[in-house]
Amino acid sequence: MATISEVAERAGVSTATVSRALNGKDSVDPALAGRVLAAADELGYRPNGPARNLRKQETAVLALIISDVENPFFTAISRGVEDVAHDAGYSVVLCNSDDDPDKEREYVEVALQERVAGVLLSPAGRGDSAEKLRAHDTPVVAIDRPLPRSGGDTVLVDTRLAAREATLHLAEQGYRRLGCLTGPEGVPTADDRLAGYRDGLRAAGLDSGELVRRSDFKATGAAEAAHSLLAERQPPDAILVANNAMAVSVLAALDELGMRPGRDVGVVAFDDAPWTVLIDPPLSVVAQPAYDMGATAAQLLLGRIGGDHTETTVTTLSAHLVPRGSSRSG
Amino acid sequence: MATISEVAERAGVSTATVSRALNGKDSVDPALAGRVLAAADELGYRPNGPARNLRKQETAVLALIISDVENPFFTAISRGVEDVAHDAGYSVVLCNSDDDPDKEREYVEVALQERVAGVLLSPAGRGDSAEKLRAHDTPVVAIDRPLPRSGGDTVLVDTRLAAREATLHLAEQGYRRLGCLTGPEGVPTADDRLAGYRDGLRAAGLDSGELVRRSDFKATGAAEAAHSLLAERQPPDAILVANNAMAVSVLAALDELGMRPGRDVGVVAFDDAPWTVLIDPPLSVVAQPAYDMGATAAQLLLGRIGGDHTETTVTTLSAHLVPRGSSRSG
DNA sequence: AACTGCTGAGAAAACGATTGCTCGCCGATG
DNA sequence: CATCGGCGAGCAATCGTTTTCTCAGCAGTT
Repeated sequence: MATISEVAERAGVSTATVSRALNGKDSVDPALAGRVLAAADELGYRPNGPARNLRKQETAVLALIISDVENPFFTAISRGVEDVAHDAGYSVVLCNSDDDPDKEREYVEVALQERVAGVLLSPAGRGDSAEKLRAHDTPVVAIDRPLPRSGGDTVLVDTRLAAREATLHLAEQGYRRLGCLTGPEGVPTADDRLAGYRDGLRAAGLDSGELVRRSDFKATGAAEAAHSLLAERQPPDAILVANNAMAVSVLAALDELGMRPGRDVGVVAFDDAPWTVLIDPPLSVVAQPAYDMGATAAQLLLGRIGGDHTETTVTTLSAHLVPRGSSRSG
Repeated sequence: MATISEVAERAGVSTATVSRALNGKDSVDPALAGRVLAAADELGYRPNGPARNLRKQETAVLALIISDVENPFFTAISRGVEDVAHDAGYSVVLCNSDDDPDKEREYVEVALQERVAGVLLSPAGRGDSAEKLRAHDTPVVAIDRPLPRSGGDTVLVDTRLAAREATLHLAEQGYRRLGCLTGPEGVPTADDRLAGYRDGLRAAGLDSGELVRRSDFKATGAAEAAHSLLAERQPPDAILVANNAMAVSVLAALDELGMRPGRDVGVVAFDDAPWTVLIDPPLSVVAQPAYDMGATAAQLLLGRIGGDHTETTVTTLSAHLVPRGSSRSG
């Protein structure tokens, strides 16, 4: 692969001039610039990224640390991130933390080491990843979940409010024993949705005892939790499910037990998906603006990278309830 | 951020010794090595990635160029890639080409410029991206789709055979007018599935005329195509759908027309998903080993990066038909 | 004609690591 | 006692850019 000196030699100028010409910097004699461009073209010259990064002390790379790309919610986020990053000439490295604080830490180390321009982080636990990043002057934007300590830029969904709303909706539809299936303790979204569920119960004047189960945010763990919930002596007549993957397990469990969503057990789940309207009855959901979250967070991060030193912000996008058949007892 | 010279100074040794000690190279006096490690630790030293990359003339980064992470099939692939890359100490940059050859080309340029160690490519069209990469000695592994020209390493699914099998299955179930909804012309998987469909028709001794529609591989475009297909003067009594996103549109279209999958129109779709068993009747699918494809391809690529110069290989994983209710007329 | 500004290009110094080469020092051998 | 061999550490070159500094040359002013 051709280097800048080869281009310089071929164009009969110095490397400095080549660099300037290629970067459209300063004023370079148009004739020379033309020669340079031509020479670069003929040699198929591509500047060496690492060299440039070393010299400029910056890279055009963002790290995106999420729990799992296979979760459609994070998939949409990552698409949003990638789109705006790409438009700005940045690349995105994808990191699956699996909600494991150790893996998260490890990825943060890599990000630091590679001197990425910024990090989009969906924090797994109460770790201090974000602080370590900021300690090294790497801009961070938290996404979907707030940072444990300290306030960095954050893009959230008012998930607690949405959970409350969904719970109230179930109550309004006549369900009385409302259960909740949420994610692991310590994961903010899981806890917030649970809190919102409790808000809703209180607002509706209901008290279900503790019809609550936790599992990982995945389908496998949720299956067991769903069965356990439905096997209560006094089982719930409606369930708020904290994400899409778990909803699949809940619906499967109901099916196995010969129970029909809506009629027998009301169901509202977080995260919309194309298939939710295909099932009978269609699944009521809390739709989250995942793509926009990714895009917004990326924009924010690029702003910080660009030297924006204004106060850190917390952007809260709103989720909205999409009531469908699975939460209508009629 | 501390540099190697600061560590060297603090430990009272040369940078060379620090480098060797930190990389566990050669023989360094254990006492010195201890001092170095301690110094590095106290300073929170992380080697500067770009500098190291420049010097070593290599990076620990793979580029993954796929059409769209929001497609669950590619999501699973990317997860497979990321897992094995991570285990090997590599990072993955994610690139969505949207099946646009220009965008693909652009990403290839970036990959070249950043001197990534290798590229996993799901080629969009009949472009020459792979050749350009190989011309610059960047290892490439094609994934899901063969390379237009030239044979580089490739990881495929025997999609044509699977389509044939699915078609025969529909025929066996008693359907007679088999239609096919596939992807854009020129996308190998789309063409292969169509070819497999035709193979199946021939093998079954059926001739449906041309009950074929093409659309992009997305839900929106597929909706129109599905309606058009079902509005034929003599509409199909079964449809082979070439991917998951399009299947959603087909099922939605059937629902709108008051037709029941299986009973009125048999349906088999490519790509399994958690929700396919939740609908009534459950959706028959051709399940593809997407995660394994990603993992396999990444392993292959890492092998090439490691200097494996043996003949290029074509790995064909097999998809398997999962017959469910949507293809039983009974 | 001498001096001042100004423009534009080249020389060379970074950036921060890795690594080939050199060299000092040690004990061992002839 | 002189030399040799080997070990371990440092010096300095190197990777390919960008960018500061310097300087040559030219035009304009007095």
